Amino acid sequence: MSRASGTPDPERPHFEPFIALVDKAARVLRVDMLRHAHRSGYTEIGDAHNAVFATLPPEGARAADMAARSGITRQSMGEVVRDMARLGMLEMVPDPTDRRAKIVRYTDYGKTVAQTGFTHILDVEELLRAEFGADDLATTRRVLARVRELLGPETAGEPLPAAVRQREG
Amino acid sequence: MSRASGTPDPERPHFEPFIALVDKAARVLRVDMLRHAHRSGYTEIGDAHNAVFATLPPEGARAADMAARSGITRQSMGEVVRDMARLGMLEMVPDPTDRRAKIVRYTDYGKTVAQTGFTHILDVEELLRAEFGADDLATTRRVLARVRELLGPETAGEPLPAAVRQREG
DNA sequence: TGATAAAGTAAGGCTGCCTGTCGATTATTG
DNA sequence: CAATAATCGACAGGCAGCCTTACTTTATCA
Repeated sequence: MSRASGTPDPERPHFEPFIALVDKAARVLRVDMLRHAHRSGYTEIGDAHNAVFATLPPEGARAADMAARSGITRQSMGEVVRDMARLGMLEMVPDPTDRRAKIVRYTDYGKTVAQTGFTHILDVEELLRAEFGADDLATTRRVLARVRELLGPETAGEPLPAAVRQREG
Repeated sequence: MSRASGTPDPERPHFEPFIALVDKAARVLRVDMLRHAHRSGYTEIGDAHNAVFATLPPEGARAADMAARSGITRQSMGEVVRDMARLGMLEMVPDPTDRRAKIVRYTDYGKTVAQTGFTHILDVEELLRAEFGADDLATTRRVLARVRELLGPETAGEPLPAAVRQREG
C-alpha cells in the first residue's frame, strides 16, 4: 500500500491505468469482431446487433427476454430486432401461447452470420491460448469476471441507468 | 487445440467469450468511474470527458495533440474541450509561439476534478491488488496489453475508422 | 512568394441507447 | 367474473458521442 490517495502521479511517463487497458482491449476486440463480419461479407452488421447474437438461442426467444439478458431496454432490443429482420437475418413469428408476444428466430441467413461470428470468437480464443497459455488466460478471465462482481453489483443485469451521467449524483 | 473452427458450441450453458468478459469489465469500470465523479459532486462529467483527463498533462497541451493521443478527431476533441471550458474545468489561452493554436489547461476547479478521478483510479488499482495479488494483476495487464497489440495494429493511435460499421467491407 | 500543411471551428449526420406512451393481450385478485 | 395490474411489442422523440465535409487563419517550405 504505497499511497492510494496521496500524490496520484499518473503523469509519470508510462503509467497506464487498469481501466484504460481494459477499455482499449475491449475496443480492439469489438473492432476486430466487426471487421471480421464485414470482411466476411456481412457489411451491415453494427455494434448494436451483438446484443442479439449474444442472447438469441437457436430455438428462438422473445425480444423482452433478450433485452433483459443483454441489459438494454425492450424498446432498444425491439429496434435492433426489427432492423435485423429487415436485413433478413431474423424472423418474428407470433407466439402461439401468448398472443401479445412474438418469437424471434434466426433465418437460415441469420444462422450463417451468427455462425461466422461464433467461429471467429473461438478462433480468437484459440489465438490467445496459443499466445499466453491456458493458465494466464484463465487468470485473466478470472480477474475480469471478479472485477465485474466487485464493482458492478448494481449494473449486473439491469438495463444500466444510462442517466448515470446526468442524474444519480 | 480442441476445435477452433468446428462446432462452435457457444450455446453450452456457461461459456462466456473472452470478448464478452472484457467488454463487461470495461463497462463496469467506466460506470464506476462516472459514478464516483458524480457522487463526488461533479455531476456534469460524461464519458466523453475522459478523453481529456487521459491526455491533458498538468502543463497543458494543444487540442490537436490530445485528439491524436486519445484516438478521436480534432473536431470531437474541440467540442469536448469547449464543453469543459464552459463548465469551468478548462481554459484555453492563445499559444504565444503559434497564433493558430490555443493551449488547453486545467483551471483550479478542473485540477480538483481530475485529481478526484486519478485518486479513484489508484484506489481501484489498490483494491484489485489486494483482491488478486500483484502477480495475477500483472498477468492480466500483460495479457490485455498484448491483446491490443495482437488484434489492433490498425487502431493503435489513429482516430479509429468509426465507419468500421458501414464501409470497410 | 506561392503552394501546402496544420490548428481550430462550424454545420450536419449517424449510431446506439434512453424515456414516455400507447394499444393489445394476459394475469391477478377482490 | 369483472376490474385492475402487469406484460409485450411498437411509435415518437431525445440525447451523447463521435464522424465527415468544408471553411478561416496562420505557419512552413520549396
